[in-house]
Parts: sequence; structure tokens; C-alpha cells
Amino acid sequence: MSDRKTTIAPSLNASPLLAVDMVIFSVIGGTLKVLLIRIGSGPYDGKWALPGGLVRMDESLDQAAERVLSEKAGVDDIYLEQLYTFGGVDRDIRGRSISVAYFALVNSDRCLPATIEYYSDIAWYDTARLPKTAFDHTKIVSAGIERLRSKLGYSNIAYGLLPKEFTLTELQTAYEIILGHELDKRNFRKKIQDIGLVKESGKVRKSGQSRPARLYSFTERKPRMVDVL
Amino acid sequence: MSDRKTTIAPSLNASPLLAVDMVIFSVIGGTLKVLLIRIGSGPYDGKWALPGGLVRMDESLDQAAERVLSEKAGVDDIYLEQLYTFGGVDRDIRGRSISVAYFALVNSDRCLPATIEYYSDIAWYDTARLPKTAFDHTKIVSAGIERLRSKLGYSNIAYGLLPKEFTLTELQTAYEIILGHELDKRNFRKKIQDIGLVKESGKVRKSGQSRPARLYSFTERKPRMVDVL
DNA sequence: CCAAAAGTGTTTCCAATACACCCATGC
DNA sequence: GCATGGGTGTATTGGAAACACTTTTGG
Repeated sequence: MSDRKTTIAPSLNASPLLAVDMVIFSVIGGTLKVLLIRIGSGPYDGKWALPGGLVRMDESLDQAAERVLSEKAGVDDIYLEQLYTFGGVDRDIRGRSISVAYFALVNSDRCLPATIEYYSDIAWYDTARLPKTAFDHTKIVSAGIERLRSKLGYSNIAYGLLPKEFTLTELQTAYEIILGHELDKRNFRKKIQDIGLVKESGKVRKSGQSRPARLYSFTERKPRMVDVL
Repeated sequence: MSDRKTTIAPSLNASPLLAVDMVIFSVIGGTLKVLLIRIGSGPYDGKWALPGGLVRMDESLDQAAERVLSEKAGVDDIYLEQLYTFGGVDRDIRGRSISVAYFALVNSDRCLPATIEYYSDIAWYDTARLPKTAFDHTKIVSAGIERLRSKLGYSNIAYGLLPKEFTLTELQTAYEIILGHELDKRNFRKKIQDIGLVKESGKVRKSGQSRPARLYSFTERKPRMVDVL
């Protein structure tokens, strides 16, 4: 979907166009952000949309998602999972199309500043203040937020949002921002450590005029089901 | 997918074929069963597959799912939700195709005996002993079972599997069959009633030489999130 | 009175919650 | 010595789990 250039010319035994759209989240500056691109032509000119693209005949859906992620957002090797498939008849006024939405998480570290500067029309938007989007992309983002919130509670996917090393306060803050409410510091740290989600790196980080914080890393950087909250 | 007759003739700006496939579950005779149809021609002749069909240009995915459910399985107005979209390159040797899998539940009551007799090549299969299936349908069924198991625990979708009125033992048995392990009778009944999942109908059912069982019905027959287990 | 399935309460235990103070550092 | 954020332990509570006997009916 989004800013593809292809025109739609249905053949006789027509099949809807098939696209992947990426909902890429990151926690930046104290809010949950999603990456949007501005469409540069056509009936949706000027509207914002999720990075997306048509699925090619020789690539799987997952491969298409990875390619689009790389081409449009400039990131590789990040957390990625299929979210939901949107197939309403009127979602694109240019013609029938289906969008397989994917859900991705990016480290607050490398939050693609390079890419952001290269395209003038790509930006991180606070999920609480989205601009007018093309298609049904606002709905897709909502589905992504819902998935993110619920998966935080029973999986270790938070590793996708944090850099290799981080403080427990940073981890807790990420949880709070996404869930939208505060958590008890002592209970949070106890639980996180009890279930072995993270391990100490041995290092510390000094930050201004306060006690240095211990740095941790995730014990496992592969998707895993765990009772976190 | 499955037994569609269409031949595949890719046009220039080709898009993969788009189908919906239905994973229809029912609890029958003490096991969890899934509805399969035998393919009658082509390279998959004789193999079993999920009921499915191509998505038309003028219907949404959900509408396509309902239509296929009605046409191929002869059921309407049953529990239905999107499951996952399968888009591997080699899933159909006849050509590129994408399948949006849907998940449906049928009352053990009206488990479509009419339909079953009309087509000689449609049957309920025990999910523990599936035949060789065409495409990646075995994988799709597995995804369905996983979804069913997890949703039983935090939603009221069990209403989709039971008739209007049922005994608590029947409800518990359905849970046990799907989960694959036994549950404690007292705890189960306590929980089910505490959370208000069911209400008494006032009637009882006599069954042989034992005490009659009270009949219950679901308080709500719409999908709802509840902590059941 | 026997067989067969329905129905019912209490105790135990663990995990979630609530809660307040000391620690290390920079200025 | 004070301001800043880091770090820790305990008591309470509520829900999950374990567990065995009585009731109603038909034959």
C-alpha cells in the first residue's frame, strides 16, 4: 500500500493487489512512536502512510516485509511478526487491494536518523497524535498498539525496543510508556529478575549527579513466551 | 485454495492469487475435529484440504470467508475470526497464491450432517490423526489449534462449540478435549460460575440411571474477553 | 440397595500487591 | 551536605490448586 507507484489495471481473472505494510514502533523521547512516510503523488498526495510495498511474485510475505523494511525504512534484522490482514473493499479508492500488516520494533538506539534525514518525508509520529493517514492505516496502527501492549505482558519482545545494554529504569520506563500507566519499581525489578529476563553486564553507567546505574542485557534475544507482568 | 477450479494465468503486472481457507473446528465424539474436503482434480487430486475459495473483487476478506463457509460447508452465523495469512512462495505448485486463513467454530449440535452426506468427499477429521493434506494445510490447522487453545483461556468463545443449552460437565469435557488434559471439576464449576460465563436455564436433562443434570446457557453469545482459566 | 453421574466447601499455597527507606555519586 | 536517581525487603492479600464426600435418579 502506501506510496507505491504502480497503477492498477485489473486483468480478466483479476486478483486484488497484495501489499505489505509495516507498523514500526520505537520508544523515543518518552513516547511511543510509529514510522510514517508522506505520499508524494496520486489521490493520496500529501497524506501520511505506513511504509509499504507490493508483494513480488517470487518472494514470500515475510520476505516482502523484510525487503520493504530495508528499502523504505533502512533497517534490517529487527523484531518482526505478522500482525493482521486488512481486506476491506473500499480501503483504497484507486482499486481493490489487500494489505498484510507487519509489526516491527526498533531500538531507541539506532532509530534510523540516517533514513530520516535522507527522505524529507519520513518521520516518527507520536502514536497518541497521529496525522491524517491514507487508507485504513490509522486502524492498522491501532491494531499494532494493541498487539504490542498485550505481547509485552507475556513475551520478551521488549528486547526489540532496547539497545544491547540498558538500565532497569530504562526498561521499566519503556513498559510504562507503552502500557500507559506506571509500574511499581520494586515489584517490576523483582519480577524481571526472578523470571530471568535480563542478566547483569557487570558494567555501570554514570549519569550526572546521581548514583551510577547497573547495565543489563536480555538473556535471550529471540522471541520467547514468558509471564512478564 | 483447496479445490478451486480456476486455472492460473498470470498477467503482466501479476499479483498472487488470493484465497481464504477455513479451519472449522467442532468437538464430536470426544475428540477435536476439523472439516476437510477432498480435492477432485489437478495435481492435488485425492488429497484433503481445508474448505476454501478465491476472494472476489467485490467482497471483503471477511465476506469471502462467510461466503465460503456457507457454500462449501453449509453453515452460517457461526463464530468466525481471521487466523493468519500464509504466503510462502512454494505453497501451491500450480502457481503463486496467498491464503488468508480463518478460524471457525461449530456447535456439536448441528455439525452439518446434511452437507456431509451431500458431498461424499467432505469429512470431519480428528485433529490428532489428520490425513495427508494438500498445500500447507496441516500447518494451518496447527495454527488454528494453537489459537483455539489459547483463546479458550481468556475468552468466552466456547459458546461457539456448544449448543444453546448444555450441562456443566459437557462444557468441562469440551475444554478438556481441546486442552488435552483434565480439569478439576469443583474448581472449574466454581470459576465458570464466579465469572458469570453461564446462567442456569432452570431445566434439567435426565440421562439414564443417574441424577439429572442442570442445563445452562452462555450469558452472552458474542465474543468477549474473560479470564476463564 | 446398587450403579452412575451430579453437585458441593474448605484448606493450602504461591504470586501479585502495596508500601518506605538507604545508597552512591556530582556538584 | 544536598540533590538526584539507583537500589532493596517485608507484610498482606486474593486467587489458584488440591482434595472427598453427599445427592439424585433408574434399574
